[in-house]
Amino acid sequence: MEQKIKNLIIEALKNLEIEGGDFIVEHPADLTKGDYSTNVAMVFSKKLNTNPKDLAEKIVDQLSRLNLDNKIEKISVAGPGFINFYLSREFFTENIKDILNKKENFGKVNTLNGKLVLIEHSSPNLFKPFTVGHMMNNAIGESLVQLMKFSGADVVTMSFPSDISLGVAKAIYILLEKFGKDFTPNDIVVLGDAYVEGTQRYKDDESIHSRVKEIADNLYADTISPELNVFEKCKKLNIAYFESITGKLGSHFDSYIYESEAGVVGKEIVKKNTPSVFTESEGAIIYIPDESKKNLNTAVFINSQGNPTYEAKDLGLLKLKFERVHPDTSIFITDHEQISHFGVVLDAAEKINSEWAEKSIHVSHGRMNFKGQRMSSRMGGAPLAEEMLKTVGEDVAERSIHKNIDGLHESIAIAAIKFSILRTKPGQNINFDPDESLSFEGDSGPYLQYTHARIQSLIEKGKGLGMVPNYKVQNISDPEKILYRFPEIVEHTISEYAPQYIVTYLIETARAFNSFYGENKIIDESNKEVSEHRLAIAFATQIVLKNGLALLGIQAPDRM
RNA sequence: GCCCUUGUAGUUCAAUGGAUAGAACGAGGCUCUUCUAAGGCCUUGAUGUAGGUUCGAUUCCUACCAAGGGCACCA
Repeated sequence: MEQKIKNLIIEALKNLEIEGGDFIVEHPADLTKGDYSTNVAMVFSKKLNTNPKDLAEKIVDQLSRLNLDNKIEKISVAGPGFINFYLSREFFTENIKDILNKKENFGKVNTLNGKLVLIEHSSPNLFKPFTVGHMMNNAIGESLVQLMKFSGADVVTMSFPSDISLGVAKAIYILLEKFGKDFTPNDIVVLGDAYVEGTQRYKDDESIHSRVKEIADNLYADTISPELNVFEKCKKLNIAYFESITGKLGSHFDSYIYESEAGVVGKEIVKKNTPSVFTESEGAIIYIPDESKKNLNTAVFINSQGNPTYEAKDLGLLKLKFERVHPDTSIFITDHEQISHFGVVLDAAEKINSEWAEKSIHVSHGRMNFKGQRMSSRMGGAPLAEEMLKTVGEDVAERSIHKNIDGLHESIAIAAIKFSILRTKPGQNINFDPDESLSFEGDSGPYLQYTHARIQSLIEKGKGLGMVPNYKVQNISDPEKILYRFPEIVEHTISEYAPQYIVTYLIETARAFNSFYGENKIIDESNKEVSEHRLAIAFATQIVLKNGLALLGIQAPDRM
């Protein structure tokens, strides 16, 4: 439609013998100002030295002589010289029918048909619990997974757990000391405690340093030993825990690459490309970016002890990703503290295999700052994801009038949390106060779910009265003016990797429907025709809400 | 010191260079003997400072102020 209007304008300009210059066609912010709007008259008025309003009138005059199709109802000039287009009954009729027809497929854009997209997200530290920080990463990652699928891409999901580190060696030391070599862990909390205790002990007691180092070496080298045995069991438990919690959040991972694997590969790459790409310096191997790249800094890839740093590990990860999956696009999600780190890694990667850098996309997110006192981690850091789900779930249960069937309460809690993460621009920090900012009212996940459930109730009531959604009456309602925009919102969201646009759009959609609901009786038993028409609008709204929520990784319950 | 982000109502967030800067929470007032009141309707209130580019700036540029983050062997 947008293109159609553009073409009409170009034709009108041609008739006025005006050429060149850019103008845009967009949706006006206000629904009363039409469905599409263009700034063409303002752009050209200076050049032609005329009043923008007069020029707009001339263009409208030309447009009205053209062969407009029946999708455009009227064209008018408003404000400082905007030309507003109002779409017709025919357009909206066709559109609602299209939505009802396509159902769960409405909004699919096919812009990435045939492409293979790899998405790495929610990467955990084994031995450390899954915190709300990970939930933030997960919410964005999972949303991108759904968006990419919706755009026609084949998606492979991956997580990159950090498995071996000095910290882990410290934890293993504690576990061996406390429980002996036959220790079999069955609770993730024990591991987290050992991690904390190990860190403290290592700080306080220098006499254990050599033993901890030995443990680390044995783990890295895969040497058969009590520590390797305990470690393997812990790793297995950690992955099970990780999959259980991310599963609750709606995520599935096709594969893992462990930090230890990536380290080995990364070290090889760096060595192979020294001195062509990397430089030896003070016993370490470093990368010095080009002078012109001011925002990049020198980084150590292999330290003076000969071990790969995170930089080398990420380089190894890149190689493994592209060798194993061969993606057309590789997306990875981290918090924004790692922006400059990846700037350097990708700059170096480009010189080794340009594909790695060109096809990689780094999506970053902010951090959650906690204000409230209600939840706090025993480790002094961020609260645990499970704790958050539990607390919020209790709040939901308290106010819910429905029983907790099929995980309803949990799905509402997840909606509230994910919504508050995804509503902001990516990269923004989120100030999170569970008591205040986690809302079930107003702009919130539950508000969207509630609107969906409310429509379900309408549809069921209609069914009982023998009414089915059937679109035919003449006035154009506000929800209709918004519903048809869903596919273009999806496209925009995908091109920017910013789920936030979906959030804003869904809120607008739900609000338009709820106002419509407040002003009109949807089901009027005395007037079947009007009822069925309104049911059609309700049903179309429900479809858009459901599809949109799915793109946010949020369930759309039928009842709440 | 250098580099990157970010400064919008009391608070939390919006706004592909456009029209009267939108919401939500909070506060106040209405609204269920009629479809789910986690709803709807009304009132209240904001672009850090100073310049510049532009027909038009929250958006782009410069400086300053403020907050957060990153800058060689942590991840």
